[in-house]
Order: sequence, then structure tokens, then C-alpha cells
Amino acid sequence: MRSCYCGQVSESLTSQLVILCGWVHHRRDHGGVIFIDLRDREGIVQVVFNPEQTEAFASAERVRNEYVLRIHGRVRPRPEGTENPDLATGKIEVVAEQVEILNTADPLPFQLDEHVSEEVRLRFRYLDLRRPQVHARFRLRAKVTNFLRKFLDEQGFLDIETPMLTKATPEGARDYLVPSRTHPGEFFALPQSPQLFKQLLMMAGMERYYQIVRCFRDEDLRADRQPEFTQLDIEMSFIDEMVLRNLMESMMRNLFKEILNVELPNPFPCLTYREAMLRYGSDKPDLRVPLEFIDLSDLMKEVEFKVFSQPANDPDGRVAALSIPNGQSLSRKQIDDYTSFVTTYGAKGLAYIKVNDIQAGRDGLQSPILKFLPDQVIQEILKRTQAETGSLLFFGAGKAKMVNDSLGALRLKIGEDLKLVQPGWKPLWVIDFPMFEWDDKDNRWMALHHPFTAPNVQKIAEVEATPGTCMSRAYDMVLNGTEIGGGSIRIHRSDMQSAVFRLLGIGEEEAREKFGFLLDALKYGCPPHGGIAFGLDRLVMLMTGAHSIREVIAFPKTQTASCLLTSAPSPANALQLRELHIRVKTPQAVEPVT
RNA sequence: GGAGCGGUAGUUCAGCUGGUUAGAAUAUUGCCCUGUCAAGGCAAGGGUCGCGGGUUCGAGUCCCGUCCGCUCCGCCA
Repeated sequence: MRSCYCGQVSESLTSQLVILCGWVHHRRDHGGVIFIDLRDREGIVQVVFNPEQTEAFASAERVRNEYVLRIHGRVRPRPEGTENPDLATGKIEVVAEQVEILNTADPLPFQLDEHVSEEVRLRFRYLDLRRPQVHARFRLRAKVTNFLRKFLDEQGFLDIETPMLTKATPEGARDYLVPSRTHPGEFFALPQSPQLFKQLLMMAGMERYYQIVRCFRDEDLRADRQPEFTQLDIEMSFIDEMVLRNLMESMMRNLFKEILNVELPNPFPCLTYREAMLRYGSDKPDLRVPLEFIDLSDLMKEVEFKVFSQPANDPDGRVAALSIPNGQSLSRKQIDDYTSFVTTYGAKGLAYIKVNDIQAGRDGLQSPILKFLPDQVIQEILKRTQAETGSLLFFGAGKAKMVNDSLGALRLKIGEDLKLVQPGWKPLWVIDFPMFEWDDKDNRWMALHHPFTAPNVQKIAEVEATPGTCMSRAYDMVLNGTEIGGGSIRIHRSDMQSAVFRLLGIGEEEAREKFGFLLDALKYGCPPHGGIAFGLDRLVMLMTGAHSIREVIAFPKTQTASCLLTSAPSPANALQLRELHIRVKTPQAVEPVT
């Protein structure tokens, strides 16, 4: 049907006959000569229609934007002075001899080269996807998955599929449920991840498994969270965390080298969870922002200023500062804006000190909290923060979680606002996560990672004695402030697994019911194993410079988890519901919860 | 569940402290035009101001509710 792609017509084809297929990108009708920019997957080429070619010219007059054409034409260099350096094919043009209109097109709801709202883009996603820039992201995504498959295959990993219709899990995210027709009143769950299946594959002796697999979580959406998303899921037997991390680093380094021609560091820097929280207030720090927390908790224990002294003396409290070089130039209004920004993270306010003149001591400082702090404390603050004339110090005080959340978010926002974000790629590992986190709401321990993560101690008694300080063998890979992967060495002994379930408040009976198959499998010769899962959408988002994973998912959902293209979800008809043994209570019919 | 921003022509937007017939650009349609490449010129058509209610002599504009989109908090082992 075609002899070559539009985007690949080059000078080497000069005076040859080509057959092109594609869409009318633009049409310029000069009355006596008509130009059509013909677009296909590989690019755009200019086709010229002269009146001498009567039939072709007549067709070209009828043609409109986005008509689908098949063109026979001859390649020739453009006349001198009419080359277009902005076009890859700009040195040549194709003189049309025959045109076939393969299809007409109604005027598009929007023009492909104009800015258009995401709402309209998603409703007409198939048109949005025609745009070359949008196209490019999916081409890159395909190259990424192809590279990953090749790499893992060469490393001896087996690509094995796991069920989409599976069992609901307690803990973790809300499940998407699928009613069973053959088992009235019972439901499958779509997998939040193939976690247990990949562990079972290790117990099955597969040793190295990977899968590029869709996962489902029925939670609220964000720019980097969709209800269905894709993981690169990996599991290995007879390894420890260093083997796995080294291999995964190597995979990432090779990926970035091959796809983006970028050299990632070797090895990746590695931070403990504790250090990451201390220095950045985040377990996924963006190392491109050259600002760090300065801890002041010890300094504030004795001050009379309760806002600082109280958290300083609270074991769960924290006082920390963020020093902004040249932050003095921030206006009162900007500081007010940052204050209301941190209140969304639970902060009561945002104390600050402007350093107008570092030489002038207290007189060189400007701050509403100055009067509450003794000279010696002020001197120590200035010393620790390495403040200079022009610096602005922000303070966070309160529960450690709140200080970390608010100051951590402020660090990123200021980094962006003041253009402090360094260009490039900053990957790192975060390790030594706590095994458990106390949940005040439910009054119980929660697994920070998931309940199958191995503690970094051998003895069950040790875990049970010190759940609050016990570390896990989990690791996260972070890139430019985004968590792109996480995993762990797993528990491979049933007694340890039972103990962890117990600590999490999962009783014997519930553990049997929900995870009986896992506990059984652990008894029949389970190898030590561990793995990791990467958020493929997030990874590709970063690699393409997109600001949302929706940009790298062909047909994404909106924030309320609906599809503007297909109008899913939609009501089921009565017959379907009857077969599934389901009766729907419409929202109006639901009795108010008392 | 909560906070913020937005919703006006097919599209992207403007529309001031409420006041004639709601504008621009672009797209569309017609005519003119032989070297453009976001072609150009002339002309025309195109509006449930998201939806519902309220205030007012009068509402795109003010108030209340609601729906939709986006960002964030909660949530996401």
C-alpha cells in the first residue's frame, strides 16, 4: 500500500516514485498550487499539487484537514530558498501524480497543534494520541518495556503470568471486587500486585521471575496514581538484598544509557530511612533540591518558647529548620503563602528569621519569634544553619511526622519556586525501614511495607520484644523525588510469618482463612527469596518529562476514576445483575448512616 | 471525607464595582490567490455563559446548592 513512511522520505530518494499513506496535517491552498503536509507515524512531508496534474489537483482541492490519503508522487529537492529547516524532510518535497482519498474526516473538535484542556483531550483521546509529542511518549514507553524484557530475559528471568481474578487481601489498599456468577454472594478481587503469586513461584522453584503486569487499587487518585497501573514485578530466590539491588541498579543504568543516553551514578547513593527523614523529612527525597533540614530539637529543650520547647521535649516531637540562601528577598505575601501551604500538612504556623546582616547579631535579624529566644540559642541556630546575610530560616515544630511532612513539602516547593532544582537524574536507595508503625486510630501495629517483608533479625522473640524499633529488609528505589520501586527480602519461614501476622493483629483463624495457602507453602521447602516491583508508569513519566502518569497511559481515568472516552463505569442491566446475584441500592435509597 | 483553582462559540480565552444586541483568536463555510510551511486577503455562520435555586427592576457577573475537570490533604500494606 505504501513504499515508505512520510517522515523517512529523504534526498536519497530524489527523482524516485514513492507511495505515501497518511493524514492531512495542514493544507495550504494558493489557488494555483496546493501544499499538503502529509503526516504518518514517522513524521511529516510536504506534498505539492500542480494544476497540470488535473485529477490530483482537483482531489487536493476537495481535501480537508485529517483526511486520509494515499499519494503516488515523485521526490525532488525543493526549489532554492524554499527549504524548511524546521522539518526533518524539509530539503525535499513530493510532487503528487495520483491521489486516493482513503477516508474523509469531519473537522476535529480541536486542532492537533493547539493547547487544549485535559478534559477534551481525554474525551477524544484517540485524536489527542495523534499528536506527534503524545505519540513520542508511547514510543519511548515501548522502548523501555522492550529493553526491560530483553535485559531480564538475558539474566535468566522467566516471564510468568499470574491471575487477574484472585482473592481479596486484608491490609493494604481497597480491592476492586468482581462478583462470581457461579458462587452466589462471593467475589474475586483484582490484584493489588502479584505479591503472593510471585512468592509462590519462588516456592515452585522458578528462581527468577518477572512480569510486566497490571495492578488495581481502589483508592483516591493523584497525578502519579491511577486505579489501574503497571508494575515491573521481579522476584529472585537464593539472594540477599545486595545481589538484588546491584542487579536492579545495573538494569536502571543500562536502561537510562540505552534510552536516554544518560549515565546514572555507580553505585546509587543509599540512605537509611532514619537519615532520609532527618535530612529531608521524606522517605523519597528529591536530591536535586540542595536544601536540607537542620535539626534543632536538642537546642530547644530549655527555651521558654513553648511552641519549640514542647516538641523538643516530646519523644515523638521535632524542631527543625530550613535555610534558604538569598531567601531574604521573599516578600511578606510569599511568606504568608508558604504559611498557608504548610497548614495543609497540619502545621499551626511557619516561624521564620530573616538574616539582614549576619555581622550585626540580634539587631541584624528580623523575626516575630526573636524575642522568645535567648542570644546563645540564636547564635547556635545561625551557626548550625550556616546562615549568611540574605538567608531566610523557616522553622517547623511539633509532632515529627507533621514537621517532616510540612517542611519536607516546603523544601520541594521552595526548591521549585526559587529555581533551585538542579537538572539531571538523582537516583538513590532508601533502606532500613522500620518493620512496623503504630497506628493510633486502630490501636495496633501496621506493616510499613507489607506483612511478608522479613525483619532484619533472625529470632522471632526479638521481633516480638521490640516491634517498635525492629528494622525490615525492605528497600525503595527513588528517582528525583519519586518512589519508582520498592521491595524486600521476604519471610521464608512459616513460624516467622505467623509471628508477624500475630503482631499485626491478624488472628490464627483469619491468617488461616486469608493466607492458609501461603503458610502451608512455606512449610514445603521455601527458598530464601526477595524481590522488587517498579512503577512502570512513574518511571516512564520521569523519563519523558511528563507531569502525570496519565500522559504515559493510553487511556487513563480521571480523578473520580471514570473514563471520559467510554463513559465507564456505567450501570449494569437487570439481567447481568440477576445472574450475578446482585441487587443495587441506588444512593438515594441507601438509608442514612446513624 | 476535606481544601484550593477552573467550567463563557468546535477549541483556547477576555468579559471591571450587576446595566444596550456577550467579544477576540483560532477552527468551520464561501470567494480570491502559483512557493507556502501556524500561508495570506475578503466575507459569513457559530452561544442552554456547566446545571438548579435565590437576591435584584435587571445576573455571565452576587449568594446557596449541585455536577464535571485539575492540584493537594486524608487514603494509597
